[in-house]
Amino acid sequence: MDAVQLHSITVRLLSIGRTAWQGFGVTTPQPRRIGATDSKSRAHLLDAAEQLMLEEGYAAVTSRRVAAKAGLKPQLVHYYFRTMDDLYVETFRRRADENIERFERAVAADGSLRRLWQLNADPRGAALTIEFVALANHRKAIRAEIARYAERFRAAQLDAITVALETHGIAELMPPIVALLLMTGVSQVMAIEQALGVTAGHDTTISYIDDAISRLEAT
Amino acid sequence: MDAVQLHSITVRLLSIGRTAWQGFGVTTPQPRRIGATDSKSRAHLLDAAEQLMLEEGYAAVTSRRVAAKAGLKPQLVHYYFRTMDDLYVETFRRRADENIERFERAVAADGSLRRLWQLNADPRGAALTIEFVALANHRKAIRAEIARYAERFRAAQLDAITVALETHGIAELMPPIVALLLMTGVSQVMAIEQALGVTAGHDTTISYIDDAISRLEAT
DNA sequence: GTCTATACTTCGATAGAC
DNA sequence: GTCTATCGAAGTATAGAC
Repeated sequence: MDAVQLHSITVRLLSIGRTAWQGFGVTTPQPRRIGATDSKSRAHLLDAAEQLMLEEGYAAVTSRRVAAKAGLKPQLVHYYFRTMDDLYVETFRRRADENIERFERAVAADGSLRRLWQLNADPRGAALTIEFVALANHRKAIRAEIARYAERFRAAQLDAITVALETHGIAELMPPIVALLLMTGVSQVMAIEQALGVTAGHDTTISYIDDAISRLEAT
Repeated sequence: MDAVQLHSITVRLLSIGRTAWQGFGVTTPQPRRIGATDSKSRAHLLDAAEQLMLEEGYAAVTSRRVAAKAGLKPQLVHYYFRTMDDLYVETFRRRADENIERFERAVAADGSLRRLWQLNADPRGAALTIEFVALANHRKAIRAEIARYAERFRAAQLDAITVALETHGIAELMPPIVALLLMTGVSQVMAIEQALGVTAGHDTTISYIDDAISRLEAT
């Protein structure tokens, strides 16, 4: 049994019907008209969705609330996005693309190990990540999108850390992928705990890693 | 502005009213009767809630769906749990208590570093954790409960890893809390990625950590 | 102590007016 | 190309019958 959010059951049934119908060779491709991608209202809806997701979690990202935050009518959400899943995916994709570009620009300017750690340790966006991962747990359209992004980002990070470790001649002491997973993991766990208000040991850990990087960079 | 899920607004307003009313010295404590804690139906509802949370995420844990899964009427959810938040908290607490007990039993039987890593690396329950953390992002009753649990569990883990590291005389090489956060982090990140279907580098990382533990234990 | 009848709110989505 | 009127289903929660 597929994991399906209640609200979407109707939609999915209708989608199945539509697919079958299209299968009969009818040319009309769109069962419903969708607004232009460069519309200003559309952009406002995406902004509102992201803000709402961040402030109140994915369950608060409903057509009505998104529209209210954007100062628009609820029906407009369905004009610009066929389903709520489409809205979620677009919201994620926009931010994801920007993240990867920012990361690559930052690394191009300074690819040091310390800089990579700083970029990784930034807890901004951790809440957003959690919401999307939770959403991905039961919406396969989101999961596919996040997986694609995770792989792209991971590849970019791996390239950067490989160069950084080879610079200090320690790439064979610890494989770059291991260093990356350790770094990512510890950042993530601290970000989550910080959101919960549990921060015991965080300072000690950050100091330890800073010192370790200093020693490596002195090599 | 507090982060409040839409569905709860009515409840919260009513709660405020009730508090004020009780403030006038009326003795009747319960505004509504609540079912017995040892009821069989109540246990079934908790089971259904946990299963639903795991399979389809917290947004699927609604009174109607929980009841349907338990083979009961939706109104019974509100008979045994005053609000949905109460149901979430109880669902979490039951599992959390069990987790801590299991951890302490396991460590009592074998407190080796390898065993601690194994216990930590177990990805079972990672999905459940993510859902609850996401839920905690915007429901303060849940956040408080999870934070309390996180601190308890962290303390138990810290005790165990401190003993393990001191056994090998390496507690001053790397502070136990640092080792713990690194271990927890890398496990968590791999669990999340596994759920997404992104597993590049996981085997390498696991081998690396296994080898490192072997070297330490040979000391 | 256990459960049902019912109220009221919000949901996603479509059809069709401008 | 843009937006509104409206539908049917699902959401939380209470009051009161057994």
